[in-house]
Amino acid sequence: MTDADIPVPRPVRARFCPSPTGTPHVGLARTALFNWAFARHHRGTFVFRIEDTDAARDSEESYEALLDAMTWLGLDWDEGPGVGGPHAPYRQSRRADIYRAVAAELVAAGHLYESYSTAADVTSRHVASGRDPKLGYDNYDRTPDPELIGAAVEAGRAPVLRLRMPERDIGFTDLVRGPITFPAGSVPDPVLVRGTGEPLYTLVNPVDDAAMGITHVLRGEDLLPSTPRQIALYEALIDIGRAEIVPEFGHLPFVTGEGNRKLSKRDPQSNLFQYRDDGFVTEGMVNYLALLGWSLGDDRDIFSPAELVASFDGKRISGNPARFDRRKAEAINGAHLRLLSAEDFAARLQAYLVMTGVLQAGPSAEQRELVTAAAPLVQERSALLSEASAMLRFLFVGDDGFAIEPVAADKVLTPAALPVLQAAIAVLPPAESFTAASISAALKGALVDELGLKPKAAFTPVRVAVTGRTVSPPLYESMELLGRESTLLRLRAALDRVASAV
RNA sequence: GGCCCCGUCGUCUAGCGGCCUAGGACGCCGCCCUCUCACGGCGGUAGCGAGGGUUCGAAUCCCUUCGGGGCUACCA
Repeated sequence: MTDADIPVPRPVRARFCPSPTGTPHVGLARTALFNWAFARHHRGTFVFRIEDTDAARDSEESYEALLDAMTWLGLDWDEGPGVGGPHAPYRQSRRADIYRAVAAELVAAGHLYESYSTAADVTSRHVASGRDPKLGYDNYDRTPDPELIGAAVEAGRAPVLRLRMPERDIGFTDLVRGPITFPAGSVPDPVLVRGTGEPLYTLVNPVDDAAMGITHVLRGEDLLPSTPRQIALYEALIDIGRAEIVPEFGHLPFVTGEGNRKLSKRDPQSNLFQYRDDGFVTEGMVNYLALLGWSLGDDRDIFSPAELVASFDGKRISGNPARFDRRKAEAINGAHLRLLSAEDFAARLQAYLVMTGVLQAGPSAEQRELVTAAAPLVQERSALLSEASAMLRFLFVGDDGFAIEPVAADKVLTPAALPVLQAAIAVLPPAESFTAASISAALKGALVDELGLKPKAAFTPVRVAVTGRTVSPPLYESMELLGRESTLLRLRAALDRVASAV
């Protein structure tokens, strides 16, 4: 056995290469996450590349959004925008020279050829031969047709460059689906360079993956049919010394919405940032995203990003399309909220309150203390930070901004609430002993013992009067945090309201 | 039309020939806990698309069929 016989595993180099069009969606985030987790699991390199070769659709705004999304999800990259790397630049719009050079070499080596046929030419040839006009390109220009060329030149039309596909079956072993073979002749020669000389995705994606030494490509299932032409290109690149290997491919199942349709970018459910706005935390989002086509294996589906990395070897990726289930996503997020330490939860809640404008940016020390004191009251009862925020809002709005939710008022602040509120006001403990314990004792004594009310009938009007909602954090603690003055004010306001309605 | 992928509870999945009278999670339904809502606990509901094989034995292997989805651009 010689040295050459000993397989030397190549260090993993995985990448995520979105194009900056529109708002990042959950399917995109899932792809980024899988590649990141795969690279991290194998202690490899995670490359982040921006595929902005379509000037008409790309925007700087969505480029920024991409970085924002990656940062929020905690997906750090070793090479790419902001951090640079040995294969910089990592934005394709700045790599035009490379593509031009590679294309020229490919032409010189005979792998690319000039194609003058227009789409209309192709269709008419299919029709003339009695073939299905929906068939793709017919590889007609592999042998130059002087007549066609002459006509094109006369019209001032420049040829596109096409890749000559090999005349054989092209197969590969998909990381998630196993062996896949495409019959010879089923993939027409693809266009790699526009008539204008601009390179297309079909060229730049493999060229950059090769240049950057990418070893594993995890991408959406929609790209599965384009794999044979990419493999053919890789082989051509290897031939001219521009690539060393053909990477391994793994095609991730679609993320679907209602019905079985692939989640479209237009679907509001697909907007990644919507989840951040709705109060998902990174851990919850990452956990749920990971479940879209992957599982831990044992009967457990709550895990941390670190646990994901520890287990994500790529072998457990499912080939089935996964429907995005908002309810389950929320349940998982709730589990992560409860897993947070009290301090951590308070910090995230505070950030969320600021982000949504409940608290002003740079809250006062007093407000921060209030958040810290109130956070434990809602940590276990929220699936989303937005729920926690809604329950705690009454503490931060001030008495001026405070308002009882109309539905709650209509349902609870009825004439029956009159004696309840009166009694509550009458027995409210003095300021110096305004604690949850004393409030509890006082209210129970006055409402349950004296008035003989059931706890639910006794406390609901008080709850609505003080917090503005039928759903709130524990009542006595809520009142204590609110303080006697505000509590009294709100109880009286509710009482007036009920009295005037009678 | 051509090529390709997929098919286990409503949803996401475990399962890779006997451990399966199919396990977990979300949802849903009860009960308990309880000042609301939650959390937590206990119990329940519900599935191998169909038909043929192979085998002592199939959710697991093979074939067929049906169903769902994707690709088929000088977009990515």
